[in-house]
Amino acid sequence: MGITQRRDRDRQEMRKLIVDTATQILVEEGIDQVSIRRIADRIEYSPGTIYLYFEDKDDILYEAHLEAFSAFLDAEMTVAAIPDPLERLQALGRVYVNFALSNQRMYDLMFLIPVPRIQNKEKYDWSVSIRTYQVLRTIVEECIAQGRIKPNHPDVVSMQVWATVHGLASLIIRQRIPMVDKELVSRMVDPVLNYAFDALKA
Amino acid sequence: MGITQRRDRDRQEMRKLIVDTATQILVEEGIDQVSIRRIADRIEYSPGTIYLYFEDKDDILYEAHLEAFSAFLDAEMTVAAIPDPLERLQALGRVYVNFALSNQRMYDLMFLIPVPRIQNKEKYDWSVSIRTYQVLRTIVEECIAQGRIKPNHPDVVSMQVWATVHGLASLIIRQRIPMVDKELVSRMVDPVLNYAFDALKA
DNA sequence: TTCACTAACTAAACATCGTTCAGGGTATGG
DNA sequence: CCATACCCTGAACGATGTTTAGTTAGTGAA
Repeated sequence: MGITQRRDRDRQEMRKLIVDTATQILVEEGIDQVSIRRIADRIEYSPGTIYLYFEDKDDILYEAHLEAFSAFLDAEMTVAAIPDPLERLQALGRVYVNFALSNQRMYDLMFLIPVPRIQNKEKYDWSVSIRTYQVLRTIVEECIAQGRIKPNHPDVVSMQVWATVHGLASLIIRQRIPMVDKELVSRMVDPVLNYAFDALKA
Repeated sequence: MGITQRRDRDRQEMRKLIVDTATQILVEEGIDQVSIRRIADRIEYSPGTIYLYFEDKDDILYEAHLEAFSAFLDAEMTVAAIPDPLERLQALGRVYVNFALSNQRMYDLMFLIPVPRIQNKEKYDWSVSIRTYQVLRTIVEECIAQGRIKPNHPDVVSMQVWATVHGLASLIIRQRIPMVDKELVSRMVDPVLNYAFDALKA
């Protein structure tokens, strides 16, 4: 009976190999360079083989996007040790933008393209995105409870903070900020975040 | 000599027909349904013909994205009549999010996908994007001059406002807001904008 | 009118993509 | 030793963007 278990293990390893290879190509060359055939080439299997392990390409990207969220969750956790909630909130904002700008291709997969399998309400697992949002929301709640920021429904405040950091990161990644050169744009990040968080203070 | 002029006119009309058809397919069925062959089908020409009028597909999308910016500029202008600069700023924010959510496929082309031809620094014309940004920046300057909002470099404030509205719109369009159903999400828009603008007040 | 020239257009082809499928191995278990 | 799973491949299908050889039609001069 060890055999079916080994088969299961082999199967999981193969799935991981495929997802990791897809992620590798994604990070190195961008999302539109990720193709079934290129993944197959790298792992030295035929394209058809991949379909023995995944329904379709979307399925692979979905798995990759879950891993990306997991890595992002780790990044979020680095602020947990900061005692002051307002400082923690600001740190989270910086960590967010920093993650997005340091892992632009990953952030692309997570937030900029239509997320894989999102149409499939049955199959899409919201738990990771909920967990990342909860990190933010919990800090916001603490800030409100301690009267450190202007009070409002915690979801409203959380959305406002999230919109700001996501908006900033995505405008930069998509190069939608006019005139100023890249150097100048990245020098704007800190002042904008400072201004945004200052405004929230009670 | 009227002939070369007629040829020029015909050429421009054909270009417009192609761009309009592309835009039509984009709005009706989304950006990944826009293909050279489908445009050719609709206007009843062969695919090859399109290449007599445009370098490549990117060129067509680039032209369509310029038109989208022009429409967006018109929407922005509707707030010009509001006398109070702070009210005007808030109205602009609402117009922005409203435009994005009412024209999601257009907004996709303008801000969510990698903008066509953006790599080609030579060929990319920044003037429309600069103009749209200037509308925001001018209002922000006036607000600062009148001491209506917390003072800072006008570009910093403008970026913060822009990031908020763009972030909010793009998170909604990309369905990245967890748990809450669509109905609930759209009910969050106004409170979030109100909270964000309240925070800016001096 | 006739001839050459130019511009507009098409059909077919190429490479690439996601995906499917018939067939060939290979290990497993009786 | 054989049958039954399973793993894998190569070729194929339809779709994509793009290029090109070749046809058609309008223009301007002889």
